[in-house]
Parts: sequence; C-alpha cells; structure tokens
Amino acid sequence: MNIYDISKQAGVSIATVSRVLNGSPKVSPKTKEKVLQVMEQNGYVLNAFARSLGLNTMRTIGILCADASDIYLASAIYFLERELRKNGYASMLCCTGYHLEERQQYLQLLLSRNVDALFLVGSNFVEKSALKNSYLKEAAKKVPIFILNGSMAAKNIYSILCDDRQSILELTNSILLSGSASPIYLYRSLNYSGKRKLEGFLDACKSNGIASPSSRAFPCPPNIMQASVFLQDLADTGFYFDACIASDDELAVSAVKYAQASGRQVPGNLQITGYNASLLSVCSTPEITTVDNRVEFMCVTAVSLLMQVFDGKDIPAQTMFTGNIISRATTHI
Amino acid sequence: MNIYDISKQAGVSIATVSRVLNGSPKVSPKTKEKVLQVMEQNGYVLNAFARSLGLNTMRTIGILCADASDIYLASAIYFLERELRKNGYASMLCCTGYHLEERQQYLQLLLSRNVDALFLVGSNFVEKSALKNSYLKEAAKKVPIFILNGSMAAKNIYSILCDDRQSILELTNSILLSGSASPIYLYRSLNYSGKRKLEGFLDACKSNGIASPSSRAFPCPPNIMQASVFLQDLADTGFYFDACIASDDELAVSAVKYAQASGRQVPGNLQITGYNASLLSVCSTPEITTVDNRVEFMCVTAVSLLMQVFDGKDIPAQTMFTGNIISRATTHI
DNA sequence: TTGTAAGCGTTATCAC
DNA sequence: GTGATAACGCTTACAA
Repeated sequence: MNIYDISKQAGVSIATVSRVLNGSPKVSPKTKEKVLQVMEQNGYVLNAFARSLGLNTMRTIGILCADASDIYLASAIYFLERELRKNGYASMLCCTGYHLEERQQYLQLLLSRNVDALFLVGSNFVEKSALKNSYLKEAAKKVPIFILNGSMAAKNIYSILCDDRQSILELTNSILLSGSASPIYLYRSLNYSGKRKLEGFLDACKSNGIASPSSRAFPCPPNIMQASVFLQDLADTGFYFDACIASDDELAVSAVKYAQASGRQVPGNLQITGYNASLLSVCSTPEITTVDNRVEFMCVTAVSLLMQVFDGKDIPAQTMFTGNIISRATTHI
Repeated sequence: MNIYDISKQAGVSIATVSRVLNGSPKVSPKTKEKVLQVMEQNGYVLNAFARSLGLNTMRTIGILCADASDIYLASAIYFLERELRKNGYASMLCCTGYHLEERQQYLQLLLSRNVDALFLVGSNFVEKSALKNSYLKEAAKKVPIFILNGSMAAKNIYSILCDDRQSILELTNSILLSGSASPIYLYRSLNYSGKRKLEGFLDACKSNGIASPSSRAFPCPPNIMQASVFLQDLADTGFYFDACIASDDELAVSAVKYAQASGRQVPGNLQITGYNASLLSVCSTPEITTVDNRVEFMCVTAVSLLMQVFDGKDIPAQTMFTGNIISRATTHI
C-alpha cells in the first residue's frame, strides 16, 4: 500500500496524496477528506525510507554517551530524548564505553545511519591531544555536534556546560568558611569537567591560604567500597582531613561510609559534599550536600540550540551556566 | 557523489559498484580494486536512505521504556543497546512516561521510523484490559515485539522475565525463618511484575501461618522521604512490623531511613530487603539485602532471541529465569 | 487547486 | 563476471 494505490482509489494524483501527507494548505478540504478516508480504510502507513531518500533527512539525532546506566548520563539521555521528541526528532542511542577507538567506531555507526546531528554527553569525549579529537572535527563537517558537559572549539561543534569550576570553588569556599581547615578533594577522572572541578578546589584553597593544595587532591578507586577503604587507609597514614569535597555523589557516599565505619561524626568533625544532585545523594544518611548542575536545563537548552542551528541561525560556540549548591545534612553550610 | 559517479570513473556499471559495496564474491579482484580506489579518492559514502529503501530495513531496533533515568531501566537500556550493536543493529530510544496514550503514540513514532523490532522494557507496558493492549497486538503484526520484565500472550510477542514471584516468596520465607513474625510488604505499583511480587509475599505468609497477609501489604508514596514518613505514620498508629519486604531498592532505602529516624535497630528488630540489586542498595548504610534479577542476562537473552526470530527460528513465547538473593547487612539471612 | 514527471541513490533481476 | 534496467515510495518543481 503506497501513495499510488491511495491516489488511484481516491481518484487524485500522487502529488495530491503527498500534499495531504505533508499537511500542505493547497489542498481543498473535500479532496483532503477523501484522501484521508481512503488512507484510513486501507490502513496506509507512510514509508519512512522513501521519504528520507527524498528529503535527505530522517529527523533523527544521534546520542553518544559512555554508559547509559550511569545515573547522571541516564538522566541526561532521558531529558534529551524527551526534548528531541517534542520537536519531532527521534533519538538514536549509542553507548561507547571509555575507549577512544570505540568512540570513533560508534560515531561512524551513527553517521552511517544519516543522523541529522550528534549529541556527545559527558566531557570524556574531548581528548587532551588535538590529534585524537580530529575525528570529531571530521564528523562536524557532516552534521552539527553538541558536546554536553564538555568543551571543544571547532567549526560546527557547540559546547554547553555547567561552570563546574565555579561551583566547586564556591562550595569549597563555603566549607572553609564554615570551620573546616583541612579539606581534601576526591575525584575519579581528569577529563575536561574533572580538571575544571579540580581547578575550583585548588583556587579556593589558595585564596584561603591552605598550604600545598595539590597534595590534598586524590584520585580514588571506582567502586564505593574501595573508595571508602581508600579513605580509611589515607587516614591511617596519619594524614588529617576534616572535609571531603567529592567530584560526584557516589564518591561522597564512599566518604559517608568511611565516616560511619571509623566512627567520625558528620558533619561534626567531617564535612562531606557530593556533585550532581543525584538520587544517591539522598539515599545516604545523613543526606549529602551536593551541587545541582542542572542536567535538565542543559538538555533543554542544547535541544533548543540545535533547533536554532537547523533554522540557520548563528549560535554561540560555547554556553556556560552556573550550578546550584544544595545544602543538606553532611555540612554546616 | 553516488554510485553512478563511481561507476563512470571506474569504467564499470553501477551494478558492479553495488556488488563491491556489498562484498559480493562475484567481482574480479582487479575490478574490485579499481572500484575501491575510485571510492577512496572521491571520499565516497554510501547513502543509508537509498539503501534502506531498497532493502526495506535500516537494521534499527526500537527501545521503549517509561523513563530512561530510572536506575533499573537505565541499566537495561545500556545492556540492550550494547548487545544490539554487537549484532550490527542501532537502537532508537523512546521514553514513554507512564500514560497509555503516550505509549501508543510513541510506539507509532518508532514504527513510522521503520524499526525492525521493538523492545518494551518494564512490565508497565502490559495493561490489565485486553482492549488496552490491542495496540500492541496490532504493532506485532508488523514487527516482532519483546516485552522485558513483563508478559503478554499474542502472536509475534515474546516475553522474557525474572520469576519475581518466586524470588519474593523465597526471600519472605527466609526472613520469616530467620525470626521475623510480622512482615510487611511495600510496593509502588501493581503492574504485571508488581502483582507477581505481591503474590510471592502473600503465598509465603500463608504457608507460614501469618494471619491476613493482604492487610500487611502497603502501597507507598513515590519519593524516598515521603515513603519513610509513611512508615513512621504506620508505626505511630500502633501497627507492629519487624520486617519490611520492599518491591524495589529505593523503597528499601526509605525503610532504612525510617528505621534510623525512629531509632529502630536494623536488622536487630527490623529486617529490610530491597529488589533489583541496584547501586542504591549499596549506597545506604547498612547495605541492603536485595534480589539480583539479572538485568544483563535478561537483555543478552532477549537480543539473542530476537536474532533467532530474524533467522526464522521458532522461539518460546515466554522465557522465565530465576533471580538471586544477595544477603547483606539489613537482614539475618 | 491539481496533475505530470523527474529525481533521490540504492538493490535486485535478468540477460549476456 | 559484468551490465542494463526496473523497482523501491516518496517529494517537488513546473505545468495546467
């Protein structure tokens, strides 16, 4: 059942059928009615492939992320998909893992499906070496690329991100102001966002006269228990700290677990903060002070910017917004 | 740049170019070499739309779920996408929310994109009334449908799920055996999986001589704090319970929070269990005893079954597997 | 307001 | 092995 069949039965040309299909105003109500009726009767469905071939678009956007099961990335995917759908675009999802080679390969997979644009969610997509990023620049020649929560300067590549440096800076300042004098910073990776957060911590320490701040920043093992043990070991070496600024909520949970296991009072003699305002931050007891980096806002904005690009408008290469500190029970702030 | 251009430059016909493109063995090495060289020189890329039109498939699978930010659904999406990609299929994601109307609408969206099959993740897709499920049967006439963690009998619809009833039954039995005499069951919704879990609880209570078990099952408010307050209120009415069997980890976290707020010892005079073996179950302190319902296994199996369907093989309409109780610190088991 | 006809870039079926 | 040529089902000038 295609538009030829419909056109015959309705006694019109295929062009008219197509016009009805695309809601053209240049069809008489009567004709339109008739055509729709015939379509209805025959359970006609439009062939997306044929339409795509003509229009050279399938109104589909590719979403790349390292791991859709990550609680933060998952929420970003959710919001992106919702906004895209509102605008009539479908979402093609691809989880790349954390290796450059796979990222390149899966990006090709999406491009080969002729997506109209790409969203890269998470700052791990931007490598330090320009050479390793060249595949992105190459891809950007075909479709606009949006990097969410990461940044990279190149033609047809747009970045949108929370000012993580500023958030951690303010958070650390508040923690120091509220009585802590020996903060430590805990992180997992130093991708773009990771580096910015670390900068925020270091800068806050410096401006508050904390000695050798970089010796107070620690890379932590990935899982909750391991990270908790790591802190216990650190404390056992005699290294003193009275505040843990964690780069994400999961790491903050580890700190809470460490505190509970070693009998330290939170926030009494150990303040703890997380990042992302995820469900994890309220699952722990006490509930964790964290930073809302406005995933929903980021996604809504990103989609809105994409639509502007499609409309041929000129948009800024980078859009940065501020986060919001959510004070809870693990701090005095 | 299309195959006509290539064929001209290479001095062959478009059919030969197409054969090279599709790795047909019926091309002489020399010709193949030449064609590939011309393609390379011109940076030729195949047009996915045209190919799809010819083949009538784009090797794309639609994944429908209520909410991709849900920690359980997110992991399912992750595993599904990974497995599909391994088999050369892309994934189109659509989050439907929890309303029937939207589910129908978004299912149409995916069908209109000509996906080759549909995965419905979560038992909320199956309605109680057969009439409300008719849209699924209709869709199944076009493409095979897989329901993950739910069940429905119809042609071209396949179900794959964990035996949640059995898991909760065993869990409840163990809890009762370990000393609790007044268990309560906490749940959020009574979709297919929800009903099965409740049955497991009720059956276990009956076989252990617990009086009027159905008066011991409670629907809870959605968010963590509200559910915790709900339990406090319940206790305040004088209703006694010494074990909380929760239908998911988040609800179990609420129970832990209630216990901590009201000074009850866990598991001393209150045992608590969750479900899903999610990150939430280890974020809480004490870590929560839970059921691993094997999301990864479910997804890997589902994709494998789909590939068998594509191969024209006959597969069972329903596949059910057992869960695995993970004993942690909130129980005596 | 409607119709004709030329694309869109492949794959598939023949014949040679 | 290779080449013509007909689908595939739609959009869209251009004509009427």
